[in-house]
Amino acid sequence: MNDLFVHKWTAQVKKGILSFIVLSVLKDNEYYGYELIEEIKKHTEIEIAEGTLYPLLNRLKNEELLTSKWVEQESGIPRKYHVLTKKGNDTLQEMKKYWVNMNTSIQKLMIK
Amino acid sequence: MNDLFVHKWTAQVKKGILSFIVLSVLKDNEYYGYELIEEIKKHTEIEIAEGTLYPLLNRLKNEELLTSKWVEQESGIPRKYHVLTKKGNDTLQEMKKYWVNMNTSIQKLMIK
DNA sequence: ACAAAATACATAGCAATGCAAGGTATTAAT
DNA sequence: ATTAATACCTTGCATTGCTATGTATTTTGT
Repeated sequence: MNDLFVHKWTAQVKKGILSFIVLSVLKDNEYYGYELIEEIKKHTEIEIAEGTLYPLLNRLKNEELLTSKWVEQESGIPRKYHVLTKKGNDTLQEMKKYWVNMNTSIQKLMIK
Repeated sequence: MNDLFVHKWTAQVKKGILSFIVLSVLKDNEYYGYELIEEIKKHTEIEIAEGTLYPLLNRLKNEELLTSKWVEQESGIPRKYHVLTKKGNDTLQEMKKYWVNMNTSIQKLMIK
């Protein structure tokens, strides 16, 4: 069994998938960073590190796929909430098409 | 529509998926490089460049997931045939499990 | 006859991004 | 008082597809 190879491979898979997952989890929702980590873990069993998520959220924001706002708390650190833009939703639809097509191909490959 | 973003994104998706696809296409088969490009295109509609495939085949060989042999032709350039090793097959099973689990999660995300 | 395309394999530099590690700050738990 | 949890942030490293370029031989087009 090739643990190291598969571990590196899953990291590469995440490089492709994480932005797609983040946009999908945010669709019709508004989450702050730490909460998003919890949601992603709940929905996909992927454990995404903060050092991965925050730069990704910033990149998606720079691409105008989502917007962010700070919300003060009664006590404690302010939270940065994220929500998809129209552009984000549209881009997500494109990604879904690509994903479904790709996955159909791979399903066929696995069956044969 | 976010053409450039989606284009870059699909390149990142490929970084995760290509080794999986190559191993899947090679399962129970033996192909040479150029032929593999054709098979992958046929099965997935992905157009993989030679400059991508040959280094990938070499990496997979270095990981002992496949073996290669040169076969002289009646005429023309010798062909380098590739076939999965036992280790390659076992690793492919691990990758399939991961993929199925990941895809199930994403399907649920897309439905909601 | 010659040029272009196809076939077949190869290499290098660049761009993109998850990961690990480290950082700040505040509150809660021990 | 210390540690852990919560919440956000930054950086350098490792990995790999892509593009461009290269070699070689045969086939196809002009």
